[in-house]
Amino acid sequence: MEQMIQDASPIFAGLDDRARLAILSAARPHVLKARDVLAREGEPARTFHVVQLGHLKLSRVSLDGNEIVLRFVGPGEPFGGVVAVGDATYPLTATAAEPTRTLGWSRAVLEELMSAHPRLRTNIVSQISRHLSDALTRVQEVTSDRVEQRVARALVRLAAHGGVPTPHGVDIAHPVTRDELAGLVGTTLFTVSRLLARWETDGLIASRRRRITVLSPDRLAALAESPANRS
Amino acid sequence: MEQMIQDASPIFAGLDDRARLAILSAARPHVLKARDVLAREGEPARTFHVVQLGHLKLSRVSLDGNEIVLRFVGPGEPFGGVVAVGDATYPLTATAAEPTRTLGWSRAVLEELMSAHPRLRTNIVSQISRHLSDALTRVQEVTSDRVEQRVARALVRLAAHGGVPTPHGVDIAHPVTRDELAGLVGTTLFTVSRLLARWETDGLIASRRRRITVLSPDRLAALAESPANRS
DNA sequence: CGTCTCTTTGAAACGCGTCAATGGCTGTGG
DNA sequence: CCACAGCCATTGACGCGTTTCAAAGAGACG
Repeated sequence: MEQMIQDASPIFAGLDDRARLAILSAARPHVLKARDVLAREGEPARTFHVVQLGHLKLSRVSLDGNEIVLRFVGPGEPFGGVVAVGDATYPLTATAAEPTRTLGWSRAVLEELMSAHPRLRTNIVSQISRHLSDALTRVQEVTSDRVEQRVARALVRLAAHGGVPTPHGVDIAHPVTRDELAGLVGTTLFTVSRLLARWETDGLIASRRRRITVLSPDRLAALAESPANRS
Repeated sequence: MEQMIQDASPIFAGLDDRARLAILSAARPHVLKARDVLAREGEPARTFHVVQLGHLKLSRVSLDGNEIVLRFVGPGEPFGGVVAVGDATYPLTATAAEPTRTLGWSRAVLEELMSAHPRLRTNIVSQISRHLSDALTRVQEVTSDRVEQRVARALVRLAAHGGVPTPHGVDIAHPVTRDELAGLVGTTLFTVSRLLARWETDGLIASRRRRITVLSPDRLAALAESPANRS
């Protein structure tokens, strides 16, 4: 049953069951507690991972301690595609946002698997390319949108990407602090706190400590496109 | 002689002369006037290019007309690596910053060449991966550095990457407007103009219309690391 | 039950965008 | 060859969104 999760991974697109099985059986599982670091930016990239359970937070930390969050990686999603490229080091740091399990392939094993299943290489490279495009979009948004729009958009995306539907709205699947949300859009935790407070009184979202539920994705999406007419 | 330029291209790393010749002879030249558009963001990616002469400006334009510049591509450098990945569309727009010549390979031809010379594929993918890493750095810088630092860093990079040494300093190799510089670091042409004016009186740079010479890369680099102590 | 992490809220300062108006190159056409 | 028309650059004043700093409250975990 649990295997279903990995079968849905973009990494396995276009591969038949036999290939998937061969690839999966070559993996070594990794178990992480919340806040465990799976890989550190700049470190030699040795292992390619696919998340089985839980979430990884991908981030970069600058010298002055400022952390920017790039994205969260959930079940079925890969991390460490650079291993396939032959590049030497991870471009960012991966931390478990909650208790997390991954499947890992060493560089040598992965190389062998990619030779046997060329489509696997294609899929991984394709992911890298998509993330490049995403990063470009991020640069564009950070430089041309206001903080309010960016926070709204971040929430919409977090809800859409791995959100858990509930009777009232969509729960964001993993714990997120105000601070992380700030790092995700390039602002401070104070500004995020103020925005969320306002949106909560307006009924757009509900939030508990480290948990956020999006009640009205539509109205949030509207905010993401044009700043609020301050009421 | 001119072939030397392409021989130095990262695309040809690890390929012998025979392979290079085979690849080069399959190319079709493209000639662009200043401001000609080679490829548009979102357009189906059909052709992979290597610049022979001149410079391409890679940018994205948002709906409201705001342009962000990602980088400039000079002689020997590739554009359109996504063609190798099989992705459908260009992630950004390429415009000739000045009269420019490129060599182009169609998707089909490139696919064939990459099969014959696997190292070619590796090289292209490796470039994509490097650009991803660069883009992540950009995201980080835009969200945590001040405008002054970013402009200074942009100048240092433009000078280092394809700058032309002169008796007094380093000329930036291609025409850059204040507006483009603004798009490169995510600010307005006004702020850029003010900063350049100040740096010019301080003797850090010299500038003519659309041309900038970096006189003191060191002092600029210092500004990039910590904001100026306003004098 | 205490400690640590996460969150809230206020007040003040400031960087930078925005708007407006002017001035200087450049190359194109009469 | 000169003059006009664009394009590019400069400079000032103003306002606003955000950051910064400070202080205190609330939830979670051992």
